[in-house]
Amino acid sequence: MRTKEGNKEQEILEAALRVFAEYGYPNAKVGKIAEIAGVSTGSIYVYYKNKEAIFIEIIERLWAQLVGQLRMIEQRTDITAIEKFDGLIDVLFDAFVDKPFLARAILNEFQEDINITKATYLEDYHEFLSIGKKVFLDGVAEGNFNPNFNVEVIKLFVLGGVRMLLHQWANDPQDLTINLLRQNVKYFCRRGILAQGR
Amino acid sequence: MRTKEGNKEQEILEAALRVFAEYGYPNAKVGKIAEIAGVSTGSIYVYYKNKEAIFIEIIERLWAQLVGQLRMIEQRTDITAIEKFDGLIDVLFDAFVDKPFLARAILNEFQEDINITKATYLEDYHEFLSIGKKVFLDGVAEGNFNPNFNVEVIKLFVLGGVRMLLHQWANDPQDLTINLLRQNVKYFCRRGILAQGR
Amino acid sequence: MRTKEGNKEQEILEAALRVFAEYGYPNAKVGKIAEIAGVSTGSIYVYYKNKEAIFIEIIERLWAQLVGQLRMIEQRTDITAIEKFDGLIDVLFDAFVDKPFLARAILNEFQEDINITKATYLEDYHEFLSIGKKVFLDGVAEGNFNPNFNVEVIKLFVLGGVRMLLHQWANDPQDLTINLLRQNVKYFCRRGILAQGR
Amino acid sequence: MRTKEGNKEQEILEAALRVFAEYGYPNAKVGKIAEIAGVSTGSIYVYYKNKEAIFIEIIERLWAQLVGQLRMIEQRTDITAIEKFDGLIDVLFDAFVDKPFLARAILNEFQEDINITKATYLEDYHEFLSIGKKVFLDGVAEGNFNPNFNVEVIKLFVLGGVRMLLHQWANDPQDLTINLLRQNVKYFCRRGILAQGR
DNA sequence: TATGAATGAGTGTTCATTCAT
DNA sequence: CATGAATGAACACTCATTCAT
Repeated sequence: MRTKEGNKEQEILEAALRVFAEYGYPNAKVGKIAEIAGVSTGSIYVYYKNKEAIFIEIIERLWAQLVGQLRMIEQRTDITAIEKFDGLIDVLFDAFVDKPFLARAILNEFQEDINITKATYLEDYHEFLSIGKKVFLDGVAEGNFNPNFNVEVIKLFVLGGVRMLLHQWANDPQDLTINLLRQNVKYFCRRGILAQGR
Repeated sequence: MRTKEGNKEQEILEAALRVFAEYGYPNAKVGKIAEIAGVSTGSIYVYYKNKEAIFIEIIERLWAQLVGQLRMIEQRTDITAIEKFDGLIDVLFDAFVDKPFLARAILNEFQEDINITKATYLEDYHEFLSIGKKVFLDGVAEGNFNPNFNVEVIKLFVLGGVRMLLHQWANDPQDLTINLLRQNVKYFCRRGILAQGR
Repeated sequence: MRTKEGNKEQEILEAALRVFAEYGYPNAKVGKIAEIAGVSTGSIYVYYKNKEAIFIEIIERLWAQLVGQLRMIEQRTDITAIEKFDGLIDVLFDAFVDKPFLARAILNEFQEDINITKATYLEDYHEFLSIGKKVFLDGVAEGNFNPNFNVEVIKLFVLGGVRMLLHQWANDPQDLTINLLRQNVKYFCRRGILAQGR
Repeated sequence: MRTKEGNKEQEILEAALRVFAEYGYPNAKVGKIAEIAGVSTGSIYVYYKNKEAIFIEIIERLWAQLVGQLRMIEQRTDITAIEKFDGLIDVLFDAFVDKPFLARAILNEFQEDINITKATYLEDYHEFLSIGKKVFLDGVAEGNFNPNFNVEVIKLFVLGGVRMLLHQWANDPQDLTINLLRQNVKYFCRRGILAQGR
């Protein structure tokens, strides 16, 4: 038989990522994904139920990876919550440094085209947010973080801010380096906008 | 401002807003917009070149309105940059308080379906950002804002954070009140995440 | 506006009948129906929900017509059940005399492709059978028909026989004239296969 | 008879029969047949040229069997044509008594999906009809059958009637027993619908 | 202006068949 | 012989847009 070469599934995924990123989910043609993956149209459906399943797989893998990384940071005992928070920011940025395609795809995650009810991919997303929340609360317990914030609000705000920056950067990476973004975000989150002493 | 402000044109716009918000741009049917506007399908094309033009018109009007409001705040001489910054946050939130539809539509603004090259709607969007930047720089000049930030980064970060919160709130407004969001954002931007005195 | 010319619906139906008859339901291409109807593919869907709906419409109309004709015959008081039975046979044959296409289409009525649960078209079909049954029972009451038959069996047998003949004739009408078929069927049903006196 | 009567070939045939019967020819998936036969998809094509060939093989075998049975009856010299005719009816019914699947498959024999020009399976079918015709003509010669019929018509009529009954019974075998059908058909064919003495 | 019937290009998905192993 | 992964042609249906009235 023609043996499953074992990397077609992965190649389809990578091709899909590029196509989703370039055209957006609704305009991403399955045939285009197949072409880029170097595979026939029909083969796509050997590995994935349908277009949506590919998209969901991509998102799931991303969040699973991010959750894994963040969890390692959160469990360390040798650093403060402040440093863990920095780590969280780094995890987000690192995920996209050399994958602007992924950044663009993920930014459209909530597109209405995906039947969100089917998506289990939110699990890891929520887990990520949950760990982030824990880091913050630890910081409050340590006395390092301001206890007056609503954690839900802050975590969404920070996530949204990072997303926006990555989006912009993915579209036009020229003048803003990832590290500049990263540093500014970390510092802003720590000290706010005010001048020291104010 | 458009030359003709007839009833139908406005009703089409409002209907479109609802349909875009409910189904997302790609799944919004022109026929559905016509139905809700109480107009025939063909009439849509009397007033707008195509579906995309309607979308762009909506976005343009939104940003035009926001720019107008922000400009008024920025030109005041009786308040500090800190207060102007708070005003900027308020402008963003106020625009969506009773229009979650609009929030959802605008949040998908960057969907790939829109041929961004055609879109002139970015003008007011960039103008908005530009004024925001000016507020920040004034704050720096006043000595109130930390001069070490890259303004481009901060403005995108804040805008992205606000968007994310509004998105979440639009989808599920139950437990997070707009004012809670607003207060947390303002305070976070001012003081950062750290406890006072740290 | 481009006015609905009022006969497109009918033309689609007639085209569909020909295409169904020629290729069978599963191989009947919607595009082909449109082509023959002198209409665009999309127009098909202006008038009918989908391919199946067209098929069902055809069947429904046929049986509705047959039921109407049979009902008139059945209600007459000036003829015996024997003559009514002859009329039933005639109704069946007449329906197809100049429409061999229809005969072929109807003969595939029970194809598995049609979701029979959705089909209300069976109503008139069953009504037809029901009236046929009544004619038979009247004949029994009159003393003209043999009371020992199971009516259900006979009605299906006769219908199936007529179908088969029409099918054959539709495929190859050359040597068997409709009237020959008709006479033989009537006579066979009346007297059976046996020689008189046996 | 085929040269190779291996296990797999037979199992494929039986599986195909079930799948054709359950889903109808067009919706019968080759993969499903393979699955039920306990064979790989590819193996199907080792034994049969394609899907159609399997179908044709099934039909051919059926008619071959029926012809064999009918021929034996026809050649007997100890019974009259009337009894041979009864035997013909029995042969048809017996073929399906415990194989409603086969009944349903055969009933769709004429589906347009099968390229009839290719089908040699009509040979035995026509042979069957031919023998039936001979039985009838013998009956006429004996003086037992009514000579005024067109044999072609009668044979098709009877065959069609039996088919219809079997079809109905295959779909819903509950209330009509095979033997009831059989008796009614035989009696109807002999005596017709009229009361005795009329 | 206003209409809405008509259009037809465009695409996700299926599945019979092939063929490298 | 047997496999089953790979193929790609085929098709129903959608819907933004047009245009005759």
